[in-house]
Amino acid sequence: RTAMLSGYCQAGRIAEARLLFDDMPKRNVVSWTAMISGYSQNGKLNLARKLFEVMPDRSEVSWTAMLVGYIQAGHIEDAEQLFNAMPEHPVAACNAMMVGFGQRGMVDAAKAVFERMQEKDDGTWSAMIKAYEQNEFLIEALSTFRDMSWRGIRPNYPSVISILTVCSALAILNYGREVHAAMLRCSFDMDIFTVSALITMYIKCGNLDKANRVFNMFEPKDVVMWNSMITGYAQHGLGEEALGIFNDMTIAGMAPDGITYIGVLTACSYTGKVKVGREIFNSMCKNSAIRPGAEHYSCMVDLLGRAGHVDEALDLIKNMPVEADAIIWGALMGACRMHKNAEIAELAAKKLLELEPESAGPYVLLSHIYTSTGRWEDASKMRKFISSRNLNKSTGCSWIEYDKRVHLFTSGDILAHPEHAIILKMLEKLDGLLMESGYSADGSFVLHDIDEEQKLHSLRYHSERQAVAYGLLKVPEGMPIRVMKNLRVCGDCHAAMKLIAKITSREIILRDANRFHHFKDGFCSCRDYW
DNA sequence: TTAGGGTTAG
Repeated sequence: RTAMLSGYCQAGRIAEARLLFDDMPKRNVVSWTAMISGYSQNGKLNLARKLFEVMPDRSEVSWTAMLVGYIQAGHIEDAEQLFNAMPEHPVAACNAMMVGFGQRGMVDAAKAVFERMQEKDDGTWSAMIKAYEQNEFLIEALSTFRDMSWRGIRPNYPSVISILTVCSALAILNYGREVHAAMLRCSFDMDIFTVSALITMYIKCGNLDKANRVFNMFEPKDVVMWNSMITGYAQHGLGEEALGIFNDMTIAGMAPDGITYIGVLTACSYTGKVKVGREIFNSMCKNSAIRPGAEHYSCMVDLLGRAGHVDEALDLIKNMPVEADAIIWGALMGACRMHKNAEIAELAAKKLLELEPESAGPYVLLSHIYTSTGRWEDASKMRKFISSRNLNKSTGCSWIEYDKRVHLFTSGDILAHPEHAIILKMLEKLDGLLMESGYSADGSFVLHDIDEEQKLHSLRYHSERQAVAYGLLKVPEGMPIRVMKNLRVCGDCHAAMKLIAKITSREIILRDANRFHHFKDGFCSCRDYW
């Protein structure tokens, strides 16, 4: 009888479950708990709570079922209260509480529960790792994963996925490879969820070949896996390849979803395929089950604007059936920056200010626009405003993985690295070589560079250049130098990278905030279109 | 009868 009751609950047939419950001649803790769990899993928290209050005895499981209901509904305060009132704290309840704290960004609270637990299971560890990962405590996530392995606890699915996500974010390819090896040992390479995370890890670490190999080997693929590969090629600026996968996907009979279209349109945008992009967008509007949303319009604004059709992009915004959000205005602003369209840039920046008053980008752009159009007073007002308010202006940093360690560089502070002496020497040597080949740093990127990494020293100390210099010193000949940057690469550094790759005959793979640049032989895979 | 999973545009 209780089994049937929970069967109804799991199928969401709560009313029938309740009838059965009321009809039961004998009810025990288990059946009461099943009913509570049914209500709380289906969002009927008040009913669950009523039963919980009147039930004759409560087991640990009843408490936990009630707790999980609150957490899943996002009522973290109620959950916390209940948790504190519990006579005992079973592992399942602690784990659930940690997940709840993690989802609400309360990492310290999750950690406090974690540390107080006498008994931990694999779920405890993965809940802690996930809380760190989702709140961008990436180093803590890694060390917790290490700690877990040292204690001989085998990784489980959620922890493997979390840790792959961390590897993707930090672009630590070698660590990611080790996780891949561990996956093979645990047969997690058969699981579609972890394999998708694995593909994304290889893509975000800049190793497309490996991503492609894993992708090709896995059958049957689901839509997410196809999407991972399409967006991966898009990020690397490989438009043809992305469209090829999209085509294969259609042949395989897999229906695209909204994210597929984001990936394909981005691929077109990054590679200047305006015609194909338009066709795909039109066919999506006409005969697809997926209606284009704000995210697709933003891809189109980006596609048109990037290609120089800034007016058309603005028209599209004016005529589209959805409300323009910050992302759309941001895409338009980016296009104006690229094509130096001060007039529309001002409009876009002002719209953006209304929607996101806390971000520094639009203010910085506006000040550049005012400067370049001779509106000195407006420009200085804007600059004062930027410095007077504590706006979200992240400092630029770049990093490189070497010898199982992440080496971090920031623009102003090269002395922070223990090996700064040889790095500085290398930077100076590069300067000499760049000069010889006719390179000169110019200031024509003012309108171009919105992220404005603080230029405390001269341009050559930008963080990405420090990281590349370090890579040149350490990464063995013949291996590509993989550098990551948290912001968009600056135009000046982009030009320098092309030359550095040529002069030193090295391949440099740079991941910036948006996409990848593969520098080789004096050229970049983005063909300066980024 | 209790928790825990992947992809996304600027």
